[in-house]
Amino acid sequence: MKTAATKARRAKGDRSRQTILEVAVHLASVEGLDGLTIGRLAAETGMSKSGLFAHFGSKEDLQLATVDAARSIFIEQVIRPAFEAKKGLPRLRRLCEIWFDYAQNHVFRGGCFFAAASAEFDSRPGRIRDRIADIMKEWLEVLRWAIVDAQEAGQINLKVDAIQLAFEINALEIGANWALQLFGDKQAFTRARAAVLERLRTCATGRVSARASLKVNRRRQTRSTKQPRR
Amino acid sequence: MKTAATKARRAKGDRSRQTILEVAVHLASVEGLDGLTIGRLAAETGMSKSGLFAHFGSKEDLQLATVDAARSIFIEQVIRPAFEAKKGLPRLRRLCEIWFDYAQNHVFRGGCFFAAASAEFDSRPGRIRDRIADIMKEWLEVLRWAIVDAQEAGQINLKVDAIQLAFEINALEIGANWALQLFGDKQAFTRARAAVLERLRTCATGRVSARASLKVNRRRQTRSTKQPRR
DNA sequence: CCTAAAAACGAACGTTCGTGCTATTCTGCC
DNA sequence: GGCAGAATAGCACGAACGTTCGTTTTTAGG
Repeated sequence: MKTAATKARRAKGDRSRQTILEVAVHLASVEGLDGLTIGRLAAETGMSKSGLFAHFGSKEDLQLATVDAARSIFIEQVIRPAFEAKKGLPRLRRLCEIWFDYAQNHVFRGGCFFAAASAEFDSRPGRIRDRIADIMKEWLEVLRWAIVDAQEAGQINLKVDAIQLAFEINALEIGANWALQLFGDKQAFTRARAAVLERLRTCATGRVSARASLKVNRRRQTRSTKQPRR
Repeated sequence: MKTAATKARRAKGDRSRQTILEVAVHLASVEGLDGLTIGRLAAETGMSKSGLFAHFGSKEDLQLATVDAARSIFIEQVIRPAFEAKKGLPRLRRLCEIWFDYAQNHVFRGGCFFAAASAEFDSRPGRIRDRIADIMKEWLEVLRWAIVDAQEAGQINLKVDAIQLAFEINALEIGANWALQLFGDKQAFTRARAAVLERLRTCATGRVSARASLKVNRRRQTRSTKQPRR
């Protein structure tokens, strides 16, 4: 009946919800998913607490929706552009490059959303923690598949343990994000990029040139709001 | 006058303070430094809120004291035993080994205290964040000096950038802690240990045997309270 | 043993949090 | 253009937070 119409003309509520979540995601990346307070979020969006609250029904559901919204942004900003590259080593390299761009250019104001969220919830069992863990597993799987593809294409040595390599790449990424957030150390990204490149060299079958995919992500900055550098 | 006496016979207040901080450190490693609530801490120690509060004067001071207490434990459990090893490569290796033991055996209930704390406060300027950042810099410096010593002893190639290597080691450690806390993935530690070992092999001048310092830290478990495995 | 100081307590304050109601305003379809 | 239903606002609640204050208990030196 009205399902088609409802889907076509997006109700106002859906638009509000989306607006709220956009703000929520950035707020949460700075203050944490718990520091993300309904009152604060209402003030930031110009809504009333109760009006905003009605969209979600509970704080936990708001947090869950925020995590999912962050996931969508991550997919849009990192996964999708990286998947434009050819399967195998090129895609793996671009996944890394774009991830570093993503973390360094503050796609989320407080650095990598999921690095922050997983640290916050890693000792608190529940739906939120599970969702975050699932998303991180997705990411590790994306890395792993890129590696396996590269192996099948003969670009990476078959002896390499894909899970091991994915773990190491992810650790360097998280380490870089950690150093940037805690110290404001931008060099950490240079170091992490170099470490990943070097690591790929040790297990690649052919040459791995240094600057192969750097020019790629020169589309617009992802956020319009200029960040005045902390 | 009474200074000597006061110093010798430790007043009861100091003992209480220490007891409180011991509990606080473990609570904070699980719930976060903000989740560390005065009421909860009072309940856990069997004190009254106000009685406990008087020891610190403000929540921020309690948090700072907790961070310092965690630092002392870290020094006692990681730095000091590692410094029993010979300067240079042996000490560097033992620093890594013992760190992995420290994180894996839950010296703090919620995994590495400082990994959790730095993620929590990295976007919140203030005294606490500064203190945590200083402590992490201390740790990176300890690693760096161990590397430099190893270079001066001719055990590590002089071309190696000590800061870079320290960064990579730290990233792998944090990555392992992250995977253990979020997924309960114990294998992550095997992977991180292997990665560190392999990384050391690439820059060492001589052989780097696999099991050199594993038998070392077979002193008692550091916490008496058995952790039922999450 | 006595006593001054130190330590711990109990109750309360002012805020802020998440959440539940009820009323009001707005939207989009006939 | 009116009307059902969705969206939002207003208000109040109970709980938990950090903090204060006056009182009571405990401690340790003379």
